[in-house]
Amino acid sequence: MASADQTRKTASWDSGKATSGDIASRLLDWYDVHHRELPWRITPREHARGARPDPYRIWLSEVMLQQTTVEAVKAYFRVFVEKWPDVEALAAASPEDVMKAWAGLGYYSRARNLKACADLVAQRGGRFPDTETGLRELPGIGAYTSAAITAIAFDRPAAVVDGNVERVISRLFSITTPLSEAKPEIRAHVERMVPSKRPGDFAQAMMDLGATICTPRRPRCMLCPLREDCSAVVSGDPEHFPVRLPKADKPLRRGAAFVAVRSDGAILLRKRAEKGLLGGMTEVPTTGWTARIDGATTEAAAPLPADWRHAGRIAHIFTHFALELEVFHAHIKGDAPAGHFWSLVHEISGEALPTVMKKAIEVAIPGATKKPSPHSAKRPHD
DNA sequence: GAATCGTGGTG
DNA sequence: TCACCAAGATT
Repeated sequence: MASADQTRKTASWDSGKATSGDIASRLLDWYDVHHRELPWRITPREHARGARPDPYRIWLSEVMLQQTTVEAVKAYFRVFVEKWPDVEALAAASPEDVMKAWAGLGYYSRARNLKACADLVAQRGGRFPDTETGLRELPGIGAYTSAAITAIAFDRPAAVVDGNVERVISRLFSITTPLSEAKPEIRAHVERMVPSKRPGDFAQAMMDLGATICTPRRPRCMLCPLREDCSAVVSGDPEHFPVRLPKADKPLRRGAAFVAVRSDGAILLRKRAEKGLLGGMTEVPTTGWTARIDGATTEAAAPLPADWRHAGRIAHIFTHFALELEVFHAHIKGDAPAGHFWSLVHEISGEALPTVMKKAIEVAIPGATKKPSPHSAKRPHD
């Protein structure tokens, strides 16, 4: 590699400013070797041989990946494509089954919008639009996702700007303007860099670089294909970018949750309102969650009379507040109250229970929300 | 434009 | 441990 030719290239970078095309070219060369292999992707080699990604899988993965880590998404993605291999299958599913499959992944409005989007696309013949403006009109698809699908699924030029790209660009140009305010400037840089050839691989390469090299903390600049172009590397402080405004601290809210158990082990559940926090998901009965410390955290606020016993306390962090729930436990006889239903022991793990609700149930009944393992009978300690 | 909306990984 | 924050969209 240390050839005379390589030396000349280096000299040309030093003698003049690298063009956007240089940067894109370097990034694509790096991507050909160092790209991540992900369940929804085809490799650059497959792409070069004429293979094309499935827009359904790209759309599904992009919605799941909104504000969510790749590692968290992988298992959910595999379950979804197994259950619903194409957009028609997802459109044919019930909203309840979709929410159950999404449970635990968070930001549940995404699942409701996912289902609404699948219904629309299926109605229109099962094909996703191949332009940003067309995609942008669909529920759950905003500026980022419409650009990502356009570039990745259809290999059409689009400025794909996510958190990774914001970080990479803000370091490349040492942008000191705080994020949010700097977004138009960042977008302008990306629009200039998008190549007419392989725009989809360019978008994925930017994100792979941000995820594996240009990481939020301790970036691996020594391995970066753009280190010669990077202003923050020169100044020695890449970790200081992007600049963010301080975020408001989270208030603490408190409340109580009630785990009512029938003689056969069934648990009393109810469905939350369609909109708002944990919208459309299933829960155990709870009090309101308030900032005050008052009677709402005691069994006096129980939804039905019973011999409630204090089982413990859980803490859970949401995006904009912290929650402490006192958990009460009782054995109940009779029918489910209006708006409630009993979930049988073998059904509980499959309910649309958010993580905070599983935590509450686990305090009262350890193991109740765990999926039965095929090995559990033989190896009870697993 | 600011608030709202989950969860798990990570350094 | 705990603060940070991730392939954002919606209202």
